[in-house]
Amino acid sequence: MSRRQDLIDTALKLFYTHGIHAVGINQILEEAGVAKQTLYNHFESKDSLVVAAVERRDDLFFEWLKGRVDSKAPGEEALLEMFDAVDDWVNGRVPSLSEFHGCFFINACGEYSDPSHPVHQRCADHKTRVFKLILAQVEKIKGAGAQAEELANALFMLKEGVIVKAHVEGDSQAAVKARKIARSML
Amino acid sequence: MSRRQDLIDTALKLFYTHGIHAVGINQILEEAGVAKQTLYNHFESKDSLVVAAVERRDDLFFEWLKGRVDSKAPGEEALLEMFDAVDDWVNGRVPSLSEFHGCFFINACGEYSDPSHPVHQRCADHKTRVFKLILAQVEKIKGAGAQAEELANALFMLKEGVIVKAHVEGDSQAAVKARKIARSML
DNA sequence: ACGAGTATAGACAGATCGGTCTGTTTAGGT
DNA sequence: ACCTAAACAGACCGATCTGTCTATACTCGT
Repeated sequence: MSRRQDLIDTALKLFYTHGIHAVGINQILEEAGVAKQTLYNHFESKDSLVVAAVERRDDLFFEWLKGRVDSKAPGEEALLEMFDAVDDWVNGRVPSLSEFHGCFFINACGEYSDPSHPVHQRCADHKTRVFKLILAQVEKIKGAGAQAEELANALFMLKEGVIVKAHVEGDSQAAVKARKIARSML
Repeated sequence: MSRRQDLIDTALKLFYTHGIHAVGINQILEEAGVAKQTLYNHFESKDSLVVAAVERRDDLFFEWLKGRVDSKAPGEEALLEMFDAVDDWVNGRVPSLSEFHGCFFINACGEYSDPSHPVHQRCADHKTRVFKLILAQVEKIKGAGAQAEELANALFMLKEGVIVKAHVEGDSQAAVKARKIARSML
């Protein structure tokens, strides 16, 4: 069980850092210190290792974000904490998420554009989970309804924009700017 | 000159559809109907073809977006037109940009995460150009200043969020939702 | 202490990768 | 009609890719 986890963690780190197609199986094996046959005892193909890595990232990231959001009073404080959390992440203050290289799920969808592909589907599910996390907090303020939905969408897209701007443009202040905007929307 | 352009256009289409590392030189040559040596007469390596493809996409996309924005009255109308344009794009109504597969520059940065890499740098430049396009329109309303900058950032990140949400989650309404939010901010 | 299950190293296969080289054919300008 | 430049097809190179196979060693419950 530990070998399997080593493989997933190593693969995730390499995929996130260099992209998925750019990383070969042999590189993962060497870095993880695991024999090739062991990999194929646990996974039937590279593709299924990729899927496992995406699922691992989903867990890691979502639980981290939820932890941060839940650490504050529900509603406005929790939502602003999300932008503080992202600020920490993009500026390399969250070691458990690895050095920042953008959103792994966005990156993965760039390599698996077909929406019916298992990798893409997992990424979609992840984003939907995060959206619902935001929506739940918005509803603490606005109650359920179309207005809450709209605001949650705004905050979600703003957050995605932060990640993109931070990664592509290298803007370390993106999250701070977005937090200010978010506050004026709440 | 036409062969060179054929190669760039074919490479761009394939890179955008499948990702960059997933597409081999031979696939590009076959699709473009060009001999291998011809490619290496025009480009010194695959990498320089990749750079040329990114630059081509920058031209294509920016000129298209600018054309749409400039087609409306400067200021609010122009900014809302941007979201209409993105709505057309993500829903496949802009053939000149190829079938929608997210933002090529975001995708490329997922594969070239190192900010000093020529590919990443071109992507950063592209995003900065788009930001300035937005900023110029915002300044028609607010005048130059910190407030305009903040609003431009909000609209830029919102737009990035639309693209991500549309691609990863397959949300065809993302741009419509964002337009509504943008209108309430203007 | 022994047998089963799992890990190891590493050779191997077949395909594909980026890139080079050769020799032939085509196209255009004078 | 001829010369030059460019594009052609495709063999070839060494490296790397995913995945298989073999044969050996370790680990652990009974």
